[in-house]
This record gives sequence, C-alpha cells and structure tokens, in this order.
Amino acid sequence: MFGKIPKPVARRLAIYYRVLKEHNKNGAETVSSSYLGRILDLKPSQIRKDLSYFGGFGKRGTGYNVIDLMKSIEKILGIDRHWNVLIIGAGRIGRALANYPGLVQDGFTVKGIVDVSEKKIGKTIDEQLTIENVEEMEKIIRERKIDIGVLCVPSEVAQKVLNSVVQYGVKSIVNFVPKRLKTPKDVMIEDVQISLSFKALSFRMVNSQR
Amino acid sequence: MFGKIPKPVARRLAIYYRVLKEHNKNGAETVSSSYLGRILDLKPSQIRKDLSYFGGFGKRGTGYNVIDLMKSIEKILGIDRHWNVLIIGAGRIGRALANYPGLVQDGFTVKGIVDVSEKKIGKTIDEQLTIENVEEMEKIIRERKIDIGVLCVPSEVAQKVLNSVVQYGVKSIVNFVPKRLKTPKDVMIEDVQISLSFKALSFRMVNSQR
DNA sequence: TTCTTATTGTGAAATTTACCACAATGAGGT
DNA sequence: ACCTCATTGTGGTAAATTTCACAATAAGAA
Repeated sequence: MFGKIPKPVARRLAIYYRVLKEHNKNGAETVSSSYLGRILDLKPSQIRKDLSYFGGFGKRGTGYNVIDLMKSIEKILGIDRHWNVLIIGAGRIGRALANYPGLVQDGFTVKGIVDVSEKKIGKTIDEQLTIENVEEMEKIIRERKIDIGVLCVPSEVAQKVLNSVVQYGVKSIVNFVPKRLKTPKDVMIEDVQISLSFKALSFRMVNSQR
Repeated sequence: MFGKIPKPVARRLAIYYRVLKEHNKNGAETVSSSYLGRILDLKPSQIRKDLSYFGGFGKRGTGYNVIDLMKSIEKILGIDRHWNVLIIGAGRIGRALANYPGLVQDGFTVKGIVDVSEKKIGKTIDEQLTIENVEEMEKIIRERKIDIGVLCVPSEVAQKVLNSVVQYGVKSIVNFVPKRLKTPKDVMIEDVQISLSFKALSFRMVNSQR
C-alpha cells in the first residue's frame, strides 16, 4: 500500500498520533518535526524520515498540517475505520477494557463481553455492556461481525478458548494472557504483557540507564 | 554491571523469562536456543547472542540449565528482589492492577492504592487491599518505602499528581495515562499504552503483514 | 578410546535502523 | 523583487542489530 514501512516506523506512527491528537485539541494547526522531537525525545530528522515513507506532505518553512497528518496516519494504521471487538473473559482486565475510553476513541468498538461464570453473566458494566454467556460466542461473532477477539481468560484455558474463537472466524487477536499461544498462520496475534513494562523499569533501576 | 546490554536484548530477556518459567513449571531442566527460538519465533543464534552478553553459561551439546538461566535473568532485570508499588487512582485500570497476579509473581508487591473519591476510599479490593485517601500518599510512600508509583488517574490531573509523587521521593513511575508527562532527569518513567497493541494489530490487518 | 550427535559461543558479514548535513522551498517582511 | 528565516525531504553515512557459519566441546554410544 505504501511500500515497505519498517516496523519501528509503524510503531512510532502510533505514538506520533497520540501527540498530534493532543496538539490538535489545543487548537494548533501545524506541527514541526522539531516540536514533535522535543516532546517525544526523538531526533527531528527521524520524524521527518518516518513521515517521508508515505510521501512528503509537510510544508517547508511551516511544518505539517496537524489534521492532514492525523488523517494520513489513521489511514496507514487502519484506524480510519471501525473495528468490532469482542472481549473474552470478564475478569478484572476484561472489565477494565470493556469501557476503556482509549479504544473507542481510536475506532475500536467493544461489541460484547463474554464469560463462563454464572455469577457474572447478565451483569452490566457501566450500564452499557452486559456480560453474556460464552456459549453465545459463535453467534455473537457472526452476527456482530467481530473483527478482533481480546483474550482475558485464565492461562489454563487460553489455548482452548483461542482455538474456538479462531474456529468461529476471528482472524485477529489481542492476547492479555501471559503465555505464548499457538495460532494458524493466517491469524494475527498481538501479545500484551503489562508486567514487561514493570520489568523494563526495574532493569533501568538496577542498571541506572535512562 | 554486565557491560552495555543493548536495549532490544533487555526487552527480550523479559520475554525469555516468561517462557523459562513455564518450561520450568513443566519440569524441564534444560532448554536449548533452538527450542526457545521455535516457541518465540526468533532465530536461535539471536538467543545465544543475547545470552552471551552476560557470560556464557550454556553447556555445549546440552543447552542451558533452566533454573540457572532464570536466576541470571532475574538478576539482570532486577526482579531478584522486591519492589514496593503504590497504585495511584482506583479507577478500573488501577483496580485491575491492584491484584494482578503477574506483578506479585515477578517481585512487584502492591503496597497500597489511593484515590480522591470519597465513594471509593475505604472500599476493599478482593479483601486484601483497602483504597486509601490520596492525602495519605506522602505518609504511605515514606512508611511503606514505595519504589514505584503507578499512575492510573484521569489525563487532566496526571501531571499534577506525578509532580507530587516525585516530590514525595518516588523515582520510578509506570504511567498508564495516555499522555506524555514531564519528569525530572533523575526520574524514570515507563509509558504503558494498551491501545498501541490494538493499533499495531490494525496496522497489520490493513497491511496484511505478519 | 573413538565416533556421532547436539548444541554453545562468537567473529565477521549482512541487514536494518538512525542520524547527519544540506539543498530546496514556502512565507513573511522590506 | 529580493532577503531572511524556518523547516522539510533525502542521499549518504554511521551505528546498531541480526544473522551466518563454524570451531569448540559435552555427552552418550559403540
């Protein structure tokens, strides 16, 4: 689509996006690479290079138009559209995600949350979402056109649950289970490991690196 | 301590650690780089190179002793000791973290959780932790020897809260607020942005890269 | 002991990523 | 029209990271 974009570049685009959003909220119309660099502690040249991967649309002397840049990044990251999300597992993490404002804002709509526990099924979260029976999952995935499954189940059952989700046609998974899961080649999975950030921090603490 | 360890290496060590832990639980005494590589989808040579940064302790022909390797990684990452954690903000994310098993397992002990809301103060989480008044924070940090502050407060007040936490002597922060915060040079901060994983996934979905 | 097999540790090459330096250029002022 | 200032876009280079390739060696079998 845009030629080959290096992985670190894609990662950074998402970070630029957040800053742009804030900058836009503050009413700014343009940003310069040096401004972004200062905020994000990156070299301006890197930012310019990153943005040049998908065609220069900055204006020399002026910088980048914030809104144009945001729109372009949205397109590249695929968040210029809506993705339907199903959360599997209504434990603490699942429930925390269920109405996490950051997701909806970026085009990820939580279309449902399921669990096995009789006690949880039927309860509502913030009067918006009702926890449904995991046995309804196949139907939910089909009828609500779920694009992304979010795994928040106990470790022991994770692989089994993942297999079902995939079998019902979901090809994209965000995995909060601290365990490497096996997926068919055509299924994409992103692991989220919150404890990695804590470990990164303690590594820095004992090695006193910045 | 171990000479200069490249950043990507430190990141991967934490990932190896998780796999080792699981492998150890399954009763294995040794692992080979090719096994780890297969599980983690990395080249065995990379794993060997990574491990060689802090002195070879594998055995040719046999592999690595799982427990020795875990212990070494614990030391490098600084999780061979205990860190005291204070969670600031008892919203959904703060509460989800409060008893997240992954943290305690890796040496991060949640010593408290504070909030401003009258409604929340005094409530307990899983009969273990009681939400305390944010005004007690200074005392809590001092008395419980808090090493790490975890920011889970609304965006608008994040910078202000961070400033207090730092002022009270905490030098390490894990930030769940989706906003870049300013810190003095001697304070370390790790940003956690859950929505980045969702964006990485959607990027892959629209670019169909693996 | 000697052979075979498995696997590490590592110098060097290959690849990827970051950074620099500067020409190009748009905007605003004079 | 011309000058000045700010800032982009990018070719080339430097630095970082990954991968290769293979000698070294431990363990077990013959």
